[in-house]
Amino acid sequence: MATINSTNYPYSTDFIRAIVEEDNRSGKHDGRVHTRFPPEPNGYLHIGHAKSICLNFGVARQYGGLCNLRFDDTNPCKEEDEYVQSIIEDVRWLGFDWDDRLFYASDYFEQLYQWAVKLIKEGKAYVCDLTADEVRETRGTLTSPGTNSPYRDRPVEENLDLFERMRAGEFSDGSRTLRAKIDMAAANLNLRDPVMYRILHASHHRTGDKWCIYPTYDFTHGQSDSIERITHSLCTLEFENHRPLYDWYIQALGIFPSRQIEFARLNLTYTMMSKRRLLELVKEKHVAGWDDPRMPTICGLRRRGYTPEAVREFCARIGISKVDSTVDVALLEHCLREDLNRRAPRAMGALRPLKVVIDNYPEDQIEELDAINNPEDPSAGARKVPFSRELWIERSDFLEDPPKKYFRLAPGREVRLRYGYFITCVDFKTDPSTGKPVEIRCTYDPATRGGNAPDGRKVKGTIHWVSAARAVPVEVRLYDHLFTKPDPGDVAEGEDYRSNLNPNSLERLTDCYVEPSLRDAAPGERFQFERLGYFCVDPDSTAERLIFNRTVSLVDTWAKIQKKG
RNA sequence: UGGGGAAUAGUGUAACGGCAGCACGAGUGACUCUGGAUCACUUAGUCUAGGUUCAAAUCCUAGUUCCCCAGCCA
Repeated sequence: MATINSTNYPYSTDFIRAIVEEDNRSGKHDGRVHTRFPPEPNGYLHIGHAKSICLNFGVARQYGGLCNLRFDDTNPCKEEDEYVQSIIEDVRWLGFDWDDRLFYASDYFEQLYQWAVKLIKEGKAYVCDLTADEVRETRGTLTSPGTNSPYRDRPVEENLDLFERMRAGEFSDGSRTLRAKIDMAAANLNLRDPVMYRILHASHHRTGDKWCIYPTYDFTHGQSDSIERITHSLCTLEFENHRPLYDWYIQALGIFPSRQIEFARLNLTYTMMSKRRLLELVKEKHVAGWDDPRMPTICGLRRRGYTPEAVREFCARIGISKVDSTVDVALLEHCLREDLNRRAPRAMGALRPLKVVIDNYPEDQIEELDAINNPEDPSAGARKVPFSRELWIERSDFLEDPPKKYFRLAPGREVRLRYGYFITCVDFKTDPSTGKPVEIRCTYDPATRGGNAPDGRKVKGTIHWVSAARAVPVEVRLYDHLFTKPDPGDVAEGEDYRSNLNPNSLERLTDCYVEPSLRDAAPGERFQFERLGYFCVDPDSTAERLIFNRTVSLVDTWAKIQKKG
């Protein structure tokens, strides 16, 4: 049952691929596989959409089929071209392509209108003068049937005339609708004479003011799939109840039947995924924007430093099923580290710098030492890093009174400076007001140049460093989960997800130093800062001042040891 | 109290009447010029109760729990 997915790892086939394979075997569509990704352009794409994108484009690719990009733009009040553009950019960034098959449901408005007329003529649709409130009242409840609209049995000619005049703009918003004549007593509420058209005197992002009546999503989606001859229409679980309605329209119209298959949407721990709430986070300025690196949006992940490969690998690993589930965000981070470990060049930087002076190193000397760019990738080559008498190291790499198992610098201790020398701490100065160390005095062993001792002696610790003489001052932004709880919606009575916002999700460090090889790094470039994590250059950077986002930290075994006490 | 779905280690996902497996997480150890990476080992599961069968996660019956649906949103 193993198949090869887009990233060439074997995974077992999910239930949707099993259906596609069965259809191919039986010759249902002569082996043709055609899917589509159908976003509404009313917001930015997030990691949940990535799951759907990878599924739809992935299935098509895997079985030699096609996948369309189609905007389901049936609600002019919420949709904007800005969203269209961002969605196009994000799907491309994820690595998928739709050739010339970029469609819009609004392309089908005229056809949809003609189909509505056809249903009216066949007595299967009617113009209803009930208000929205009245429709609600007559719909019944979950347990009791609805009642027929008094306009249900309007003569065909009258319906035709009224519908035409709806289109012509003779009536005000909400004054009438076109409804399908199905069954007001149906147990499935979607079948209780659902609205097909509503009057909306609103400009549409593509059709402008051409229309003042708009088809509902339910009267559009299935037919759009049909027009595009989609074989497998993949969507999320909440549309399962709508499938009978789509099938009703398809059958009444006698058009190509796409098969809809529903799967569970993605939930992630410590993450909010609903578009509405993401919009709130942006509007209420809990984050800096849709592309804030803490957002689960595709543009947020991109700015954070995620790679499309990591996102695709994640989507391949979580699988597809119908079970409501919440994936551990640690899996996403694992996929990220796995990818970045392979490809990110290494560099050194001190985020919380502490001065080290090497007493026996010549005052004005600067040496160029050899450093490997990526131990996982020999083709990445090597670089020179300058070494001098004064250095910056990480504040956490020195402890005046080290606990057991602490391998780093401490009074009298010898450690290795990565690719540099062995140094021994001989003294340190503290800030009299805080008692914290501000300067470490060391001696170095000239024989250990490059990091090896000719006498074969070992040191337990290796720490990173930057030459103070050549350091580039930069800003670094550290990120943590946006929410403090695995389930952000887990709140006390009267509170909402906002009370679970993590006040420490962003930490800005403005006095960091990195090695000079990073001076000309471009926005979007990714690096591993040794022993610290993966970082990428933020687009807010200027020629004078680089800003790095921490994409994800390295696995920190020492932190775990400390935590256990 | 209606209809539609779903229940497998902490999490996600396989097994489609024939040895419950994989991944993440967690833990232990090895190795290491990143306390990174890598490697080895360990941990831990079929919602419940009956039934059919040589054999049940899988089939049957009854129950339990969870999710979705009462927009002129998608």
